[in-house]
Amino acid sequence: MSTIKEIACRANVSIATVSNVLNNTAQVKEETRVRVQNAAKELEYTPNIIAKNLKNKKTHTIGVITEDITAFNTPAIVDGIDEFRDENGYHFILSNLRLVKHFGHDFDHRNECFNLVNIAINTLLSKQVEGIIYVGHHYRCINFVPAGIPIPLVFCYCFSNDPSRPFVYYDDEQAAFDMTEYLISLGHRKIGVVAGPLNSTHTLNRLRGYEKALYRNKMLYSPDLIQYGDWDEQSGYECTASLLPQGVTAIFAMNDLMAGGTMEKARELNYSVPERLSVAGFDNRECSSFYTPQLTTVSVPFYEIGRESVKILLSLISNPPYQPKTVKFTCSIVKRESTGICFQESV
Amino acid sequence: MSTIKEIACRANVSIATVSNVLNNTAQVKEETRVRVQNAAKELEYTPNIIAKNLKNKKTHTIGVITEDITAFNTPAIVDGIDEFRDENGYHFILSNLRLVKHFGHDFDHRNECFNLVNIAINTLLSKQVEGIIYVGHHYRCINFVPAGIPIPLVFCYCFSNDPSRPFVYYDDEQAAFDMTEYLISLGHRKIGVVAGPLNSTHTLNRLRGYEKALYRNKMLYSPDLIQYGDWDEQSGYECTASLLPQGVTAIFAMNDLMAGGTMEKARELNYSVPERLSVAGFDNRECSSFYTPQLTTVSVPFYEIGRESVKILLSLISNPPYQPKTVKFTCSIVKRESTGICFQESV
DNA sequence: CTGAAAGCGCTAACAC
DNA sequence: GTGTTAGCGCTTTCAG
Repeated sequence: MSTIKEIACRANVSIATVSNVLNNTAQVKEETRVRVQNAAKELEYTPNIIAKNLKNKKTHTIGVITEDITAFNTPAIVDGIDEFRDENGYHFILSNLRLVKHFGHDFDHRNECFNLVNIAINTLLSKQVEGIIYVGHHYRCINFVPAGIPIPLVFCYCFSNDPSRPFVYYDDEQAAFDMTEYLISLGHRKIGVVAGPLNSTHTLNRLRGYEKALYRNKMLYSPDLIQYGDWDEQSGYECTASLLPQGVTAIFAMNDLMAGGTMEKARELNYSVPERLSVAGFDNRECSSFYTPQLTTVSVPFYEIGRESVKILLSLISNPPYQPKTVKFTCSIVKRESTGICFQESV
Repeated sequence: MSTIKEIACRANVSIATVSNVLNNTAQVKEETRVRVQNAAKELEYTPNIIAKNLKNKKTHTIGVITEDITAFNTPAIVDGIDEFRDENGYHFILSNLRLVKHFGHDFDHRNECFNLVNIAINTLLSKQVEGIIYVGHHYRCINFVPAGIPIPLVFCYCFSNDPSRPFVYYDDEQAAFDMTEYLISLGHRKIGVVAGPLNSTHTLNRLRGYEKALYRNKMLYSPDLIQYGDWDEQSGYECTASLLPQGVTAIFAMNDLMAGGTMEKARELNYSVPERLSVAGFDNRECSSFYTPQLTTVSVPFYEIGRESVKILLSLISNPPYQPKTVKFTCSIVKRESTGICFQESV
């Protein structure tokens, strides 16, 4: 790796002139400019960003902490972050906590989390990042991020117990409301729900959306129609077993995996979908379009959530003080084959 | 952000002593050591890795170029890379080319690719990485990586037209051979193939494995039993339409998505799976375990491929000259419900 | 238009 | 044990 010093030597100029040529920071006589550029080319000069950053006391770099890069939502979020930071001339450093690998799926409320995050943040600070985005594995309150971080921090797909921290998320309640209203608009009057576990913020918010849609349409709410699974296909299958005998004509599963379980149970019991049973999922995971019939589901704008997070972060970086700013995205309903008009009287 | 200078000031020592205390690089009197440590704590000192790296002329950092972080294979590979580099005290910088976003799925052989990769590599070199891993979106020869990169470079899930570059991949041929033999062991004598496109290395290698398995078992090879799709579910569906009338009792689809199409067509034509038709896929994508019946498929060790890539890279970094080293992983067959014993005479 | 020199935060000889 | 100093590669006054 050659340096500007070597270029200066070869071109018979001072290092200041080399710097000026390379960065276009001052008028340089055409002839010397060419001489410097040639020397640089001949020496295959690559600038040393490290040195540049040290001198400038500025890295134009943000840190991105992901709880788990293999989570289904995270790559798309990172992609959105990546695009926007690129468009704005920023660099980024990824710090992947691998929380699931470390602690399994029940990784919250743990001291180890605090330690891991603490190390990640300190490393990022050491690398002189100018801001941090914390990307959650799922939407919930993060309470193990240390306070007093001296640079802006935006929570993405999660939020903080510190209300001054901005966060970007999507409207679970609205999405569930929309999906429920859609099912109602198809004529369904008895809509079962395969929910996630009750300790999940997703579950709570989606449930609320479901309830509001019923209320808005003057439909009675029966708690028996809510069955709680654990996000896995098998649990969708089991929940559906208790739902079908109750005479539901539609089932709203809170993720696509459980919706798969619902469809399997329906198939097993000869409830044809969507003729006799409409099924809707959530997340628009890749598999949802490969189910038979293709699954109606909720599409979450991961990519946009990522983009917006950097957007806020960069504005915070260039424009403190840190006013909290929260952005909520709206999901869209992806209508496919698994939902249809209700032809039966509900029992 | 405080510096060692400020600590030195507050603790009434020289910066050298501070450095020595902080890095444990020399004997320091207990009393001064404590004084320095307290000062550091009080000032919330965070070391500046940038400055450290500049001085040390060493970053302990590798660069990871991904063609597309949202590709289904990439997050797991990155996870493997991340774990191993962490275990060995290295840092990493991710450079995501977003090739699919930029150019669509037909992104090979393009000058733009060369430019993009060139920029990515130069940026990584600017950041003084000590080695680079190039993670492919799918397995093939990468011919747009510039030559003459002055640091080690390992190809991961792909290989280079430059034979001196080490690469890590998995044995497509063996996997297809194993799967075919498995189907044969179940009694199948007429095994259709839903292949990928012919210009794909994956297709060619898997086809070869299939052919070898037939040969080894003294079974005739009929080209009519190979139908070429494009990796999408729909194409699996269509290929299967031409396969079933030929009396196949098993179909080996070269990815899980097309296998989904196969199962759909089978369902449509009342070929029950696996009783009347065995179906196998490839990739062990998440969805494969949610199909009904659950799909027998090939599991690719992405995580291990990632780990091995860094392993090679780090050994190259600490131990030049750069002997090429190539590692091939073996896949495993995941036996699920979609394959079973053949009860019929093949037509 | 060009060059000399200071200094970013840190490490590592080398003195004392 | 502790301090002084040079210097990593670069930018940026400030003189000339």
